[in-house]
Amino acid sequence: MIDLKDLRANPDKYRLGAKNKAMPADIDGLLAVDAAVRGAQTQLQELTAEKNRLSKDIGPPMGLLKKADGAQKAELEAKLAALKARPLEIASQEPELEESIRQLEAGRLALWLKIPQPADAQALFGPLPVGSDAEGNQEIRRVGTPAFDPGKSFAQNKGFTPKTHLELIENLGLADFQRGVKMAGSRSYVLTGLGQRLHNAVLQFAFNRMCDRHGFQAMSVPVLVREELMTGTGFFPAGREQAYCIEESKREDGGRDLFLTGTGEVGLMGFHQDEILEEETLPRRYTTVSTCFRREAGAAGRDTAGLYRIHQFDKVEQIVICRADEMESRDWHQKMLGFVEELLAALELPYRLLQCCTGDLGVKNADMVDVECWMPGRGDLGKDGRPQGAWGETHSASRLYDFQTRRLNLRYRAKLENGKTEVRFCHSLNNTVLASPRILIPLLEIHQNADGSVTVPPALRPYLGGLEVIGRKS
RNA sequence: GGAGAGGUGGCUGAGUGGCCGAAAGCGCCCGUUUGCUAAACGGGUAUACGGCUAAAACCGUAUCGGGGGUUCGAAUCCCCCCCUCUCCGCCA
Repeated sequence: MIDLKDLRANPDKYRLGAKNKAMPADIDGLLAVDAAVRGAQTQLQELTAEKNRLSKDIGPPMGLLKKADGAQKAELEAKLAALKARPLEIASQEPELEESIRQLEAGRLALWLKIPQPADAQALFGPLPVGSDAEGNQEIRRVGTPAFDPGKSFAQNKGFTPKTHLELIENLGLADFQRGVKMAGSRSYVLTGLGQRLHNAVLQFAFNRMCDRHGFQAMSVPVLVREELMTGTGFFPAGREQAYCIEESKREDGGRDLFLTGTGEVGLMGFHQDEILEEETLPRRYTTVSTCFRREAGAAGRDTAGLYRIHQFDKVEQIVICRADEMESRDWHQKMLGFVEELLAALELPYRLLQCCTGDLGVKNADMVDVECWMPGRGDLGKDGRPQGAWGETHSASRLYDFQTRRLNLRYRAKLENGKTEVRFCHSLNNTVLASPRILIPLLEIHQNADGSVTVPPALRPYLGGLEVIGRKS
């Protein structure tokens, strides 16, 4: 949610911001409704103030009336009636004004929630490119591993033609798609045997790393949450179509609808909703591993095979809540991305960094950097009828200023230089640490061997009972 | 599921119709004094929105779990909802 005061002062900033993000935003409509809301509020407040003022004079004669009798009583009653006349008149006018304010405010909120956070001009890696969609994203750098140079083909790197993760999974018995679909419909799967163990291993590895090396607090989160939290974290209203809804309100005993979260970010950020944190307790660094649910609406037909685009997966997520300091916030963005780069190096996966353009940022981000891993079994088919390999998104690091905390009403008490304190909205950031099973795609494809086996990166072996190779009898 | 109790400021806790945005204590901040790793004393210490401002000060409105009602006026009376706790039952 953007700052309305700032919108009033700098409407053009938000007009341009929405235009660059290619999002509809009715700035003029919002400003008009906002002016109407404030006008009506002022009118009501002035009336109420008058009523309150006059009401103070009624108390004393009311006290006298209780003791009075006869002519004195009649006199007091007449006096009180006169005193009450104007307050009564005002009280009769208030409900109508209140109702119109309610309606105006509802209209204002609906428009308000749709105004996107303008993208920063200066992003993590230089100027933030303006573009309408992911096509406009800019590659920052490619990072290989000692064993794999992403500048060369898989065959050049390893001397044989790679299998796709689907082929590897089938040969090695790591997942069962047919039965997954039987039970839960398209885009469903069951990890089996070492597939599930590898999945658990890589999640645990990533989670432990965030806690042990980077000082993040381990958390569990609810994945079934109320609508306010989906709105508060910025996923609604725009992303409503992407979330599964549990329609408890439709039951006979009429509960409240709940939504399955698409990321642990929702629960981690919601933890401090409506709180005022003490400045010395910041930054808050939280990590969780949670199951994520996504409808993938609008993705019909895309990435239908394999583990790439699925309705349910698990993700280790990191979030940071820090002071409202742009430099500190930018610094965390860099650090959080660094944690991922270290992790991918440990997993020996080649990746590249993408500076996302305005059109790819989503409603809440001021800056976003994606990480893509090289997936040899992905992409267009070559002359030999085999996939040529492609980059596939595995991580996304976002910086949000106070857009999210404003909606969550998440603030902190800032100590000012003059000794006073001021309550401010925190800044928030989030980044994937690791999402699986998607990460299994590059993990299997990159580390596959010519004989169809897959070497387990040494970092993961402790989580697999020391297993070094999947699919080769030792 | 049954029975009962309760939700007041950062915390504890008073307050049953106007003098209550709210006593008192604790905590925190500032100052004074005595001095030594602290005590005493004095003062200050919620949030949001709106108005007026260059910005403050200031003024107004709202907020005592949430919503509605009664009233000229509600922390206080009435109704509905939410949440917490205790005991019993049931179950992981």
